Amino acid sequence: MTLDEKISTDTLSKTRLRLWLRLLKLTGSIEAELRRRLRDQHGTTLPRFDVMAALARHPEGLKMSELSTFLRVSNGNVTGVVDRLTEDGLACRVAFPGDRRAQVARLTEAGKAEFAALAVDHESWINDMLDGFDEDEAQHLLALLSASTEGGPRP
Amino acid sequence: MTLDEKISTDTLSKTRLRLWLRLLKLTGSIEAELRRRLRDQHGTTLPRFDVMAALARHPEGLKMSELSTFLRVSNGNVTGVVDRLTEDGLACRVAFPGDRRAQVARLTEAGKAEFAALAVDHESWINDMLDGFDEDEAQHLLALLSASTEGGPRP
DNA sequence: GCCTAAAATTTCAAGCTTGAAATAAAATTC
DNA sequence: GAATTTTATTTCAAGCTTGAAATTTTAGGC
Repeated sequence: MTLDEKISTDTLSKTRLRLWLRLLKLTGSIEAELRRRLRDQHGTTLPRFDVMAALARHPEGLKMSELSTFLRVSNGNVTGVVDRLTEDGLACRVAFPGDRRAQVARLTEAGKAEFAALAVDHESWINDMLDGFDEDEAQHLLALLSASTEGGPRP
Repeated sequence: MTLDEKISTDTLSKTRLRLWLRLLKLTGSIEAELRRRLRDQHGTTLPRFDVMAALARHPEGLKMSELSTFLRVSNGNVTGVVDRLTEDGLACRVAFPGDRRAQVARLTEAGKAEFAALAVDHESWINDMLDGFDEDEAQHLLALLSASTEGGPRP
């Protein structure tokens, strides 16, 4: 590697690090605000919202391990969050035909109604918090973020 | 609001939501991979790394509430993470002159050495995980992300 | 100087999160 | 068919995180 190559690589490395820190700052602050509003206005939490959102997209329900894969969290975490949603009457577990190990988590009618209200607010809040981006900028960012990082980082 | 305005607003709202979900996916997957590598290769955690990084930038140390403000986490959280860093000999608490309530957290020599190694790997990993962005794209993203969202969302 | 309000940190309860162990059930191999 | 391996979920220990209460200390008002 020539000296110019090294300097160039080091510069790019620093730029990517700054980009990463900027991304973290943006998503961190939005996430913190989402958590605050979910707690204050709906008495719920972001992980519960995430689980409900996943189940809302699958009206027939999801197996616990499907849910953990979909949300990219551990099986144990999903067990705990679904436990609490079930205790609150917003979700239920039903048996999976043909496999007594497996269970399907599903939103109840109450859960669907609650999520419908949450989803409206959630979209409105995100729209509000990203109002610095107009349609062109948002589409541009989406294109930049999707083309180069399909599938996220490699382990 | 005319119908065209409404349609336009709804479209922009959906685009911002899609942008948000894309940002979350990207930062979530990078963060998860960082956590995994920090644990496997350094036996540490991301919150500890964050605290060490903050203290590394302030060689004289930071007061506990300064640290919680800097990292945008609660005072209780900072207490716990600094406790564990102190137990591991990587940080220490020293009295703050003139105010017996306050304490200053500071990296020890061992902590500084450990952080030096962590920082090198951290930058290398980020560089690796964002290698889909060349210098132009990274600079462009930085510009887009910084101009429109200075200071993050408003509460 | 005494009293009250504010500040700095820790403690606490509750929720979240991981990764591994435990348990029960299904699949595979022989 | 029995034994072994794999799978699905829960349980567990450890760490993280919040926001409020508790405690100690400082600052300000009278």
